[in-house]
Amino acid sequence: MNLKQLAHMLALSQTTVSRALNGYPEVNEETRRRVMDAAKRHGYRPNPSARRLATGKTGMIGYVLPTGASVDIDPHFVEFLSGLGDYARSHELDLVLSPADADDQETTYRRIVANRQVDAVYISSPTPADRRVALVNTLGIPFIVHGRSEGLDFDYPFTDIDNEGAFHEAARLLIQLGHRRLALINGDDRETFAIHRERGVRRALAASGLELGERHVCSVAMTEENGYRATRRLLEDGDPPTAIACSSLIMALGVVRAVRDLGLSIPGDVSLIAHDDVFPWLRPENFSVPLSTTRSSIRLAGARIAERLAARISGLEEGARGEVWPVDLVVRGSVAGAPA
Amino acid sequence: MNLKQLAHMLALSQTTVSRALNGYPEVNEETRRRVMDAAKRHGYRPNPSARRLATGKTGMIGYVLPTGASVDIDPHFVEFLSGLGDYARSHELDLVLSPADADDQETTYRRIVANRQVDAVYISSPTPADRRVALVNTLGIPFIVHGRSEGLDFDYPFTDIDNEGAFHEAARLLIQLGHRRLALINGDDRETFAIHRERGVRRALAASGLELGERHVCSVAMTEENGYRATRRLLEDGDPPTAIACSSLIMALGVVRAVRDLGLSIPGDVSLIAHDDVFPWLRPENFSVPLSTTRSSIRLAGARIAERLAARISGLEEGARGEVWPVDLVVRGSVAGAPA
DNA sequence: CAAAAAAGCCAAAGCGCTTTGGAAGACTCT
DNA sequence: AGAGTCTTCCAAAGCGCTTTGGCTTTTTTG
Repeated sequence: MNLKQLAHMLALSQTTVSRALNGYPEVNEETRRRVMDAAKRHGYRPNPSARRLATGKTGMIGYVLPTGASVDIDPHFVEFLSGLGDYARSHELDLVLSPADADDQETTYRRIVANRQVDAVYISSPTPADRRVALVNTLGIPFIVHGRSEGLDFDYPFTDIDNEGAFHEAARLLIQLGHRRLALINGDDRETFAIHRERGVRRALAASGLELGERHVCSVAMTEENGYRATRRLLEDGDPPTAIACSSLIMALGVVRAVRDLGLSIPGDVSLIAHDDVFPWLRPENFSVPLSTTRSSIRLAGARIAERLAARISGLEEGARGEVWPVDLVVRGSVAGAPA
Repeated sequence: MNLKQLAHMLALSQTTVSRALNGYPEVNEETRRRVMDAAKRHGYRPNPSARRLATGKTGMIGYVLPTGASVDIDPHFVEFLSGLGDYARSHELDLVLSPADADDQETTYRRIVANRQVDAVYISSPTPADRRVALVNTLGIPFIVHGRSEGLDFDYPFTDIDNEGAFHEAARLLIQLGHRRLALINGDDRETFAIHRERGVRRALAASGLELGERHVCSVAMTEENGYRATRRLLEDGDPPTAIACSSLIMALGVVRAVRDLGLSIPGDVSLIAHDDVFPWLRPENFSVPLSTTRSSIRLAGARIAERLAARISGLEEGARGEVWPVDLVVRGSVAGAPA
């Protein structure tokens, strides 16, 4: 059932039927009702390919997925996706993932924009002066950045959490508890979020005349194993920290294992605070010692970004507003006063 | 730069240019070369929307993503995606995720097929007599099932791993080590994979005249917390098992925590084997006691399914061949002889 | 060497929608 | 009543590609 048939059946022109269906004003309300009714009754759905060709609108949002044998997609991604999908569903938006060589995403961005394959894109895990953001900005497709870049010479719309504030608070708490030697087990410090977190910790330390020792900060891919290794290195060192801030729950698993392997305890020998993106399958309160966390649902962020993308597509949102969400600090059993 | 312009520039008809580009035989080889060359030089890329409208081919594969506030997308999904993306990239295939109400996926399947939004779809986590498989089969769109359904009255193409064989082997090993009371902490037993795993364990037990006690099998969502709870329940029971088979590494984290909380040890008091889908961020050899696993890379499965989908789209693969991959049993420190 | 076959190309008709530029009729004013 | 203004609808022109059917020109064949 296509427009032509429907129009013929109603003894109307395609123009009128199309307009009635798309809510244009120049059509009699009763006619519109008739059309709507017939469309529903016959299950008419406009062919998206045709509509795309005519309008350029696709009803899809895009994401360039970096791939490659040595590239691991972050497990955070799936939670983010849950949120995004949740919103997208209610608006009949689909998401298209365009796999790209991790070292050459530019080609793919250019392709999806040139081909008008999607109405908008989002960018995640931005780095300082992120080239993708610059590219997408000049290409002129609506977009939202999940996270922030820094050092770009233009503004852009983003939704981020207050990573600096979160880790500042976490560090401040530890300092108040008497800790003097903090360590930070961070994610890849080429990404802005990690830079912000380190900044937060440093700022809290500086406020008390303390520093983050050079060997007390490390930046690695967020796996259990890396958490373990980093912790061993920190604690077997000459000047071990009494408190650790950690950028992910998954790494925290490794931290806990390392502490135990060394015959130490949490929080007796070392306090621990980790960032929690709120995975349904791994919860900080269920660690052997319930974990204190800085908490922010990445799923909610996904939904919010879908919402903003939809708004930009339909022209409801414009400009370059960045929004920064506060992060909860949730204190549980894994922090205590510094050992004597 | 569109076809018309390119044709005009070459003083050829659109027909000829189109045919030259798409490899049709009725065009002189030298002409073809000229066209190809000019196309490349001017960066001509056919507009996909137009091509879609004319041919019905989209260059995309589809996946219906169940969403909803209470629906968690499996973290396995992201690993699968890595593999899929890896292959798709090299073939300029995009993946479109269509979010759907988890309780009504049928509407979405019908929509993407009726609208010809994708060239093929894949289905994951099938259940026995899976309605999605039946639906997609009658709708007549090319598809591959990741996993298997059972009890359908037609054949269909799938790629699955030998879940029954894997858990049969695992259980057999435990039995050989003298264990008599095995327990199975399984995934949701509405899904075929879980059913197959249970079947494998039961078959191994039966071969030695043993049984899987009713209270020694549980089927839950694969979270850390559920692994913990199940283990506590099992071990605090009157008739505790001496060995546990577990359907996921994430649950195994909970198992390990529970065993420790009870003051017991692995493998001294209880042996443990878990299934490992090969996540880069959580590896069985890095558990406090290195974990024995049944191992199968879900990422490889993703790549394989992309490959088969591509083959079906281009007509290279037909029929309903199902393939079943063997699973490795990797023995590490978490298994030992049954306690006296 | 003429007839038949093959090769190489083209014009034009879709694919199914949106949108431009009117046109016909109904209403409002003076 | 005639001029102007809405309201409501339509015919037709795209959007950029593929593909059908046919027309030349060249090659093959008996």
